[in-house]
Amino acid sequence: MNLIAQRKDAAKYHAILQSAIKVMAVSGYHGAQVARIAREAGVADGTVYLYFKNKEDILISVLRETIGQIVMLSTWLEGEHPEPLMALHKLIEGHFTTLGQDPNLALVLQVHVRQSDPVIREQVSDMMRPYHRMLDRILLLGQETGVFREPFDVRIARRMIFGTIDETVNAWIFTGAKYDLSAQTDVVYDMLLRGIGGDRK
Amino acid sequence: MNLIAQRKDAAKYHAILQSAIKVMAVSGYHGAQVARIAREAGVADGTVYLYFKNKEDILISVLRETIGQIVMLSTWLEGEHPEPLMALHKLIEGHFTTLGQDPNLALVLQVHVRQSDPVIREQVSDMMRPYHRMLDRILLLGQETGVFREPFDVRIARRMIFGTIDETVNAWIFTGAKYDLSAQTDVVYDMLLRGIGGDRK
Amino acid sequence: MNLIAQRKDAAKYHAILQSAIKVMAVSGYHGAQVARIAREAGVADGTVYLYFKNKEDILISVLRETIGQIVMLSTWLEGEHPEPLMALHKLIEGHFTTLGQDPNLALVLQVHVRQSDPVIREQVSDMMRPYHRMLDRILLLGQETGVFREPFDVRIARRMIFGTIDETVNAWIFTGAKYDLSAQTDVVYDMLLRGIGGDRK
Amino acid sequence: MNLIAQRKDAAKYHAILQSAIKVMAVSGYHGAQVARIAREAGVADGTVYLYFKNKEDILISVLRETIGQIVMLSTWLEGEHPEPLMALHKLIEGHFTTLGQDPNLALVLQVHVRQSDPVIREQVSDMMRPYHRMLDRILLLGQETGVFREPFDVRIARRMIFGTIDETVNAWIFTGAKYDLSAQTDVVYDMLLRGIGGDRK
DNA sequence: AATGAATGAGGTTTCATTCAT
DNA sequence: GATGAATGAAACCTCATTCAT
Repeated sequence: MNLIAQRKDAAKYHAILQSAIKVMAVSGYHGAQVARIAREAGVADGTVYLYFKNKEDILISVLRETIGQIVMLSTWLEGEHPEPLMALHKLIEGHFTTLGQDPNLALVLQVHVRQSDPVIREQVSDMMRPYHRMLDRILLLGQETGVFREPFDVRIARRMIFGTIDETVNAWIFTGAKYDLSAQTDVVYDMLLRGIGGDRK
Repeated sequence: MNLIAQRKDAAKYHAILQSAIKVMAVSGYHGAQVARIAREAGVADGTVYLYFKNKEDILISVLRETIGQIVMLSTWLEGEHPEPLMALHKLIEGHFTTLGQDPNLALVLQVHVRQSDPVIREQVSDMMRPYHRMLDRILLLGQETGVFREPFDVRIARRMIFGTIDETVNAWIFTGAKYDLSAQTDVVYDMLLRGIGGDRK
Repeated sequence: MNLIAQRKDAAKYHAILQSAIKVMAVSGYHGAQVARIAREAGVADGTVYLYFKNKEDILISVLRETIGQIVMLSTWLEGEHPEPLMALHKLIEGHFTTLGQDPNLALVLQVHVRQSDPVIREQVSDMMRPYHRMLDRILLLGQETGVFREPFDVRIARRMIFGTIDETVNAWIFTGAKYDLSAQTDVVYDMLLRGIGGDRK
Repeated sequence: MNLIAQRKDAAKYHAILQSAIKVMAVSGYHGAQVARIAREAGVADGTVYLYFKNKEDILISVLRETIGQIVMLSTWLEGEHPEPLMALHKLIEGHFTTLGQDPNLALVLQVHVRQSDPVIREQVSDMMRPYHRMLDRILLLGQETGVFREPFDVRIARRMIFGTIDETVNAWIFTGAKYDLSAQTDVVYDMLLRGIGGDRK
């Protein structure tokens, strides 16, 4: 296997992946026929199986690449801006930036990240772990350094942050992805920090 | 078809619905074979089709009944406690109480509410509308009466509230539904009101 | 079983039979659901099975009654007019008159008399036998008495007569049964007698 | 899909078609299971659907090919022998020759050409149109040139000819297809020309 | 490596028939 | 006798996957 062959492989691999994202976004995982993914990618049905073990492997790969990108970008941003408030801001921004680039990709992720299939769920869980750990790290550091308010349950906070980001992405997708998702970063960040309650004395 | 017949029907109707919830919770919508739903409900395969148009109709019915229950309970609680803070508290409580009763039901709702099948998505969207309208009503009233802080974007707040509730239910399900979900009401409510940020001067 | 009960039975029996003719005319034998026949007849599904052994028995009964009527009428007319030319004329007239009364009935007979199911085919064959024998009788007598031309193969002639009658009924049905079928008797009779060829020297 | 692929397809296409004719001849359209057609053709069930849209499409294709063959052969023979008497003779011969080659094929055609399913009926009607037009053409020309007798109703004549041919084929099939069908051409032709009536003065 | 024709297991749905009421 | 809810066998068709070329 030489460099040229490898480059060709990589191109085809990504072509199939992109095609899968497109088809799955329209039809969902179960509705996405391998034949259609292949056609869309411009390869033969059998070729798909040279790059992926089976259909599930395609979905896993899509999720892995997407989640990996979010995690990587957010991690890098956090590294660049270790201060908790800034880190949280960057985490949200990283999430929105990654998914905001491709509504189809976002749709596939949002829909299938909550797989009922235990096998996939386990894998998704593994992929998300660094993200959740990062969130916990930020929250704990923020509490220790006092930029966050008096002790709260980190798990509840984590769920609020993740749930809010998630729902924001959903709203963006299901209203047609017409605006710039990453532009939502500031208002979401602000809302998470301050909540909806009246000013405290 | 008279009332007695309908009441007799109702028993079997709910038996099939319950069975469907159980089977779908384990295997997902696509993995749930009608034959298994029928067997679990103690009826013949064909009987399912006396009560439901087709498999999709079973799912829609589950969602309709569940979402309907959440909406009804929350609406009733809001009516009993019109004051925005209390209403929000009750809305969360209603949501958690309904889904907290049956982890299987919650799983089906949480997983399949995101089904990308446009037909189902559209229907779910319609069912959720009263809920979202209620949330908006509460938020607007709270802003007007000053119990919520200076003007914020109601849509962002709504997404935060809905996303946080959603994610809290998810966490409950995916950690095995071992604790009382409705007991989370207070901490979630508190977190939504105050956010995670430090006290403002 | 008293007279009233018997009269009621007979009424229901014929109601079901009529309903079956209607439904089968529209949907064909296989497309005719027993439930629809029952509904159309104003009885419960199960009631059909009090009067008929099974679905096939309904079809057989329809065919038997119809063919029986044709055979009986034609036989009676032949008895009244034993002269071969007149007898043939009456046979055609009897056929057209019976089927001309009910296009649905005619449709069921024309379409299903050729059932590929060997069991039904056999039964229809038995029912038609008196008809074919009558035709042969008329043809032979006509040859003996010299009203028909010099000896021809009676089987060929029988097929021509029967095929022509059959096709005439078909044409009537499939063009919408808009005209009086029995009015075709004369032209068909004439055509069968004279053929299409030019006058012989 | 190139010519070679198409030619390769053609072999399997015809194998399935032949198998369908065989199975349908025995069991009728509704009784012919796709699985049995596939097994008889030596292919997998799914393969059938690579060549035909669905089961109905198989029947339509059988009818189309058969009727097409009759029409083509008869048309060609008519072209070779334009004189009306000869053309009629050739038309009958073409019909008998085509169906006389395969009793199963003949059975399927005779039984299913009368399908009550309006979709199929419509299609068959379309396929038969050239045949009926040819018959009309022959009859009109024969009347004009005086080889047929003084003006008669062409439609009645057409029905007699078609009905007689039809019934002759039926008789051949249902008596076991034991003799050479095309050998019937002369007697049928003669009977149609002369009718059964005694010599006219 | 790439192809795509072929496979065949498996699931939804229909509907003739039964039987407890 | 009449009902009609329930039954469950049976069949069409789909589509992920394979493998000879």
